[in-house]
Amino acid sequence: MLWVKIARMPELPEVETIVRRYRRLVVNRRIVAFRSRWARQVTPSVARVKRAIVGRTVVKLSRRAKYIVFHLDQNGYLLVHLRMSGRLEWAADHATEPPHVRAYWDFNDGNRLLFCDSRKFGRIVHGTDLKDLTRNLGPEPLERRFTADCLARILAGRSRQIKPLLLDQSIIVGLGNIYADEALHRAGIHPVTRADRLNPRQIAALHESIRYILRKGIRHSGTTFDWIYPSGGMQKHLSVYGRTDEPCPTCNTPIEYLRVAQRGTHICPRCQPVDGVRQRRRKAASHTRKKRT
DNA sequence: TGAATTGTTATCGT
DNA sequence: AACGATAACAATTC
Repeated sequence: MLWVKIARMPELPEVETIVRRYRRLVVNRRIVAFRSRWARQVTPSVARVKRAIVGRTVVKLSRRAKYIVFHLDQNGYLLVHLRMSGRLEWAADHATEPPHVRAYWDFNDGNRLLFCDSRKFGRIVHGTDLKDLTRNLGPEPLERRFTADCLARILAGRSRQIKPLLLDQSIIVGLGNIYADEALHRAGIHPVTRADRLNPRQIAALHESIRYILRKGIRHSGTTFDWIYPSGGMQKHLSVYGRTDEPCPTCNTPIEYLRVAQRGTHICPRCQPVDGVRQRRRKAASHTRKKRT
């Protein structure tokens, strides 16, 4: 089902939702045990992470890009990246376990935080220097200081297609395939447009769209990522993602599916023309098109 | 069976 | 050198 498909790709709004949900559960709790059943996902090593975090208290839970960041009272930070299929679960009862548990943390209040990940793409990383751990990450699009001018500077002199640029976490963080498609649709920009060919009006629209769509995602608790606990509602508000052949909410033109830089991509061909110029006189254009075919 | 998914890394070309 | 494009890769599901 589409619903389940959508459920598997936490981007910024989903990670933010998770952080907000788990903050009150783990902050001020002491980690009394850590166990990994998939050593390859733990950096620098299971033994070293165990040594660094067991006995430590979580003093803060935050988000950086798509990472969940555990701030420890000593020994730095623990970062969890869910990648595609990762999930966190919270259990007081350790007898019944959800599927695909790859790692877990036991806290001093008797509760257990479980990291479930059917595809084993997720990562658990410990380090003492948060700056260093996140050195390859670009700016946070929802921070106040991320202005349209910042976006303009990022795009200036870049000849890459705008969509893969938006997905590049070293350029700007938080966007994945869903929200990149949605932001570009809202901004009326075709995903293959060269970044340095966007005019100031388009850059302003893209800046507004990125922030609008990410905030909307957070407001709806993300696009549903957990079909057992269906909290997220953003999937009901998507304009193009996963809606191939369905009518564009803006102009009713069928949504098209194409491949951009190896990624499945959804666009409205009328709202997002390749040349960047929106067509006017919608009815007339529609009439002409029908006549031609 | 192959396509799809994310983000990092390597590699090659300009 | 810096940038960009591309592919491989991790693993699994349908």
